[in-house]
Order: sequence, then C-alpha cells, then structure tokens
Amino acid sequence: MATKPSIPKGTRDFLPSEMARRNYIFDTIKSVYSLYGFQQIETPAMENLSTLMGKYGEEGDKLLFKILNSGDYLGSLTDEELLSKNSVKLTSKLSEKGLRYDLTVPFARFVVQYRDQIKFPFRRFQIQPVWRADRPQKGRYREFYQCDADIVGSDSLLNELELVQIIDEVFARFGMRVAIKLNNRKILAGIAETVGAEDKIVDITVAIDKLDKIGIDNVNAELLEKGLSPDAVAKLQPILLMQGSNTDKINELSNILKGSEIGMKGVSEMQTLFSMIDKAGIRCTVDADLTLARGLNYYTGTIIEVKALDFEIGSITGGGRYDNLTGVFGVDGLSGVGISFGADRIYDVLNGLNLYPESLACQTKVIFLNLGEKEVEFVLPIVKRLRQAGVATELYADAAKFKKQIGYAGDRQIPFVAIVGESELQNGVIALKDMTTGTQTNLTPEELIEKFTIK
RNA sequence: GUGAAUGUAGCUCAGUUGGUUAGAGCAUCGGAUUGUGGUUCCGAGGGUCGUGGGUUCGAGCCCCAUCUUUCACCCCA
Repeated sequence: MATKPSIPKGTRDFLPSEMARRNYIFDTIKSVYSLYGFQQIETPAMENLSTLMGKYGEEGDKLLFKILNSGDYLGSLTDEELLSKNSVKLTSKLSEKGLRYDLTVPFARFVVQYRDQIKFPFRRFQIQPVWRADRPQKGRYREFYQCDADIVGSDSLLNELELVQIIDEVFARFGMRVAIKLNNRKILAGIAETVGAEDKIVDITVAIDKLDKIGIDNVNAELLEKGLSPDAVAKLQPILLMQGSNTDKINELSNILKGSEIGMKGVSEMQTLFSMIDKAGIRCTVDADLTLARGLNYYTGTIIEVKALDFEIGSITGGGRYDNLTGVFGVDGLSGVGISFGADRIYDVLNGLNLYPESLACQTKVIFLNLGEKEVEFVLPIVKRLRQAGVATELYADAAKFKKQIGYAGDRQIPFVAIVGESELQNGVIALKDMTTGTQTNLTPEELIEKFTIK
C-alpha cells in the first residue's frame, strides 16, 4: 500500500449505518410512489452522448461526464486534429458515451423507444444515481441519487395535484417541515412578453430566480447587464415585489398579464391547480412564487420546488411540466410532468435534524453467543426456527471470550442476546438478555420463539 | 470554469522565532476479570507531518507546483 486509497472527488462510500438510513429514505419514497400507481423502471448508467448533449444547455454539456471510447481511440485521428488541441472537437471523436446527468432525459428516450409497449398515460418512477462533473460543495456531489416520478401522456392538471400530494405525503412520513413553491413557465413567458422582451426569457428567469438570494438591486443590475431595456426592468418591478396570498397574486397577475395570451393561460392553470390543492387538503404550505424559475429550460408549464424549513440547504425536490420533451427524439405531442426527490440532500437534512426512527439502529433482533460446541449444537435449530419465523438472528461464529461476544452485541446495538452455556444446556433453557434494560430471563426454546414472533 | 481557505496517527487536534528519537484525547487490540457490554485500571500497535521540488548546516514550520477537502460564484438535487 504505497499511497492511501481514495475515491474520486465528490463521490462517497456508505457504511452499513448510513445505508440503513439511505434505504429508509428510498423505501419511503418508493412506497409513496407505488401508492399512487407509479411503476418502476431503470435505465443504464451510460447513454449515448447524442442522447445527452444539448438537452441541458451549454452549462449542462460541460458538466457531462464523458466515457473514453475503448480500443485504439487515437488511431482514427489525423495529425492535424490531434495538434489542434480543440477539446470540443476532439471530444466528439474520443467519446461517444456519457454518464447520465439526470433521469428525465433518459426517460424521454425510453418513452420514445418503447412507445409501442407503453400504455399511456404512463406513470413511472425511477431511483438511480446520476453524475455531474460539477465542483462539489455543501449538498452537492458528483454522484448522487435522484428519485423521479413522471406522468407522460396526460395534460390534466390533476397530475400536478397528485405530485404535490406525493411531496406532502413523503415529507410528512419523514417528519420534515417543508414549503412547496409553485410557479408556471407560461406566466414567466407572459411576463417577458408584457415587458417587451420575449427573447430574453431565459435571462429574465435566471436573474429573478436569485431574488431572495442577492436582492432586488442586484437582480435589476443583472437584467440590465443582460441587455434588458431600463423600461422593461421598470415594468418588471411590481411583479418582482408582489406580495400577498396566493389568490391575491393570481388576481394581480391576471390584471398585469391580460395582454398576453400565454401569460393568461399560465394564470388560469395556476388558478385551477391552487383551487384543487385547497380542496385536497395539503398539510404543508404551498405558495405561488413568481421568482421561482428553475434552471432546466425544458419546462413549459407548472414548476415545483421544495425547500426544507428547518435546515439550510438548496432545494430538496424539484419538478415541473414539459410539453414536448420527447420532441427532440422525434415524437411530438406527448406532455409530461414530474418531480424528483434529491435523496442525498434529504439524507443531509434528516441527519442534521436527527429525524430517523429508532428502529433503524440495527436490523438484527437477537444474537446467540457461542459458548462451545455442545452449546452451539443445541442452539443451531433454534436459530433456524427464528429465521424461518422472520426474526433477524445471528450466531457468533467464534467461541471467543464471553466479554468480547457480549461487547460485540453491544457495539452492534443488537437489542437481545441469547446465552446458552453449560447450566442453560443442562436445563434446556436459553438465558435472554435485554441489552437496553440489562435484565435477563430464562426461557424455553418455545417461549423464546413465541416472544419474538408475537411482536 | 472563476476566486479563496485547508491538509500532522483510523478520528479530533497540539507542535514554541526553522534546531536531536513528532505528542495528547478518542477509537482499535491485549491484559487485570476461564459466563455478562455500553461507565474502571494497566499496557501495546499505529505517522517517510497530503505529494513532488526548492531555500537552509538543518524544514512539520519558509517558498513554488500539484492533489485532496471545504466555502463562495456559475449552475443545480
């Protein structure tokens, strides 16, 4: 071992105790998805670069991990190409595969490819890692899990409602307080149209997305810098500073945007969605937030973002509607809407707030100590019967010192220790020690099995 | 991609203005205690001071490069 072994930057190993917590997160999300009728799929870690490139904007392309072609990948290059040192050009020759950047684009590819086998509207969920060649920092990794649920092939706003309900249910199960923020890309388009800067919609959304972070003055400065006219910036102010209840905001918007057809469409969608949310009885707060933009530029309708209320971290869940995602793969007219839980950030929040259930500490319920050959012979069938009854049971493999064995049980946080030594063997009983209280009782094998199976 | 900070034992850190064999606590392992842990006492193992250069009689300490981790920007889960 010449150098210390290590893992690539922005990646992580997970110890058993961490996996127990992570599985709790995945299992919770999974069971809620299933409850709403979503079906699981998986796609490969790597995709053809042609599938990935150009779907996430210029920035996104830079953040794609590319996989070097196998074999003699330099052989086909001309000297001129090699000496040009043009990374962008050479990349297309050296690499034709990349690691997936998110789950939505591969899903769009999947839908197009299997459209003859899929029954629409298609509700699928997918829990897999994605990779981004970003510089890691707090809550930001190069390999992280997304937990996506999407509905494809339905325009109904009922889908948006169900996604909001899923978010509500999942975070209720986690015991986390969150705020759901909603906006609509059509409203943003309407705003751009109303201030007379349709072509600047991306710049506008990116800038106003930062409002609560950098303040109104900086947002205005950025807008001007991006080439927006002072007049347009002035017109934007009442929208940026809009206050009040969701209904107030929607009413005011419908007033401001009445000249914009697309804007009014967005307002009406938002109105419908909020009235459904009111009737459905959502536990967490749901706010209309006009400064919510979200970076991914394929969203075309509702956009959703979730923030934790008691922990400082980026958004922990996001999503929205995209009218024509499959269009880039040659199939038009399929509308989709989806959300993605950021499992790694949720993990950070649950860790920070210590919100895990007690039962996660140890899966094993009981461990039998190994106090000699005869004792093990007696214990072996009991262990088997416990396992058949579904009780997670261990048997200490080595006839080590008593103290060492019971110390092992303590360190592993195994709640019960079953002791069979010389005297227990003679009486045909098992001494069961409750590790949390320290009390110990003698039980017959039948009593022992009964005790664990009744619970 | 831009700008900063950081790096000494498995972990958290000491380490005097550069000066002999680099320390502590926790953790690990062993013993006191041949059947009772998580809270006793004793002992042991473990570091080419992130890596590579340089300055110096001499570098953990000063300089340069590089990598790692962390933070901000960009962007995002």
